[in-house]
Amino acid sequence: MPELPEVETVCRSLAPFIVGKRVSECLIGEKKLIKSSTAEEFRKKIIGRSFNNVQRRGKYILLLLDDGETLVVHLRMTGKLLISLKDEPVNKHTHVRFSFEDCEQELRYEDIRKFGILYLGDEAKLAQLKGLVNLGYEPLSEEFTTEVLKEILHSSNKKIKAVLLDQTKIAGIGNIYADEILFQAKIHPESIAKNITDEEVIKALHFAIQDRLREGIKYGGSSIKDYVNSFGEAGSFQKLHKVYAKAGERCVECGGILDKMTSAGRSSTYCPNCQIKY
DNA sequence: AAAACCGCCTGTCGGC
DNA sequence: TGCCGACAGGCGGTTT
Repeated sequence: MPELPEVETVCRSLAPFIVGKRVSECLIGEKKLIKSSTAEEFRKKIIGRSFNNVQRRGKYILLLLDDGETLVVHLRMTGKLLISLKDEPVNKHTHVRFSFEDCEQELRYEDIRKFGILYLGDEAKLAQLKGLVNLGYEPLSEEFTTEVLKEILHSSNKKIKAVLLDQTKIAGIGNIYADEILFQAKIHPESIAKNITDEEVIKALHFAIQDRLREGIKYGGSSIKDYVNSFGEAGSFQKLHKVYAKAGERCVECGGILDKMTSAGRSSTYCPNCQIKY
């Protein structure tokens, strides 16, 4: 499900609730989701800790604790972090529950497909979480300049779609935003990254990356099937999608028919007329 | 080096 | 209505 804008929206909705709360109990129904230790060790470690801060890195949610350790959550495809009343009935996809001192609400981790992960540890422990430590540039940070993007493109023989999805180069872009970004930048998904050398095209791609991600955040993310923020509210950016899941429909720019192909192992929808192959 | 493929899971949708 | 395969916001591992 969630890409950078959705994860950012979850973090923003979660932070005002969770910061300052102290964990009084942690019930783990699906032990395999805990990747840093056994479920019982995880439970013992988290009870008594309180949350100091909420951060996002790529698609990872970082919940900073008062002892210097961090609870890392990755939602993968169908994970959700939900603030629920304690007496709200759980469902069969509720796998982890955190309750807090003096609080009638609890935090639940739900996940239909159970691909998500929860990981608890200090700095040294987090260094073992390869997906997290190997993340590339934050696309909305100051460090991610047009020059940086130019260098990323120049040094890659891969297709541009694969490069955008490569979390070790740029962190947080997934299949929806990759398609929307490439449409906005008028670049064909199978273009070879290093062939994109025109300064104006690189500039357009850099703008499209930041613009689509920022708009995604502005509209609370894209809710295709499962995605909701921690209050259970859907986003609305899916209404503004121009290509994702729209194969066979008309291009909003040229009126041609949008095409679909498998590229870099993922489905890609694009306009064969507007998007140029480099 | 890159890409294809598979596995991890469950649910949904379209075709027959 | 039911069965069956294809496919889905991710990602890590293996094979080609």
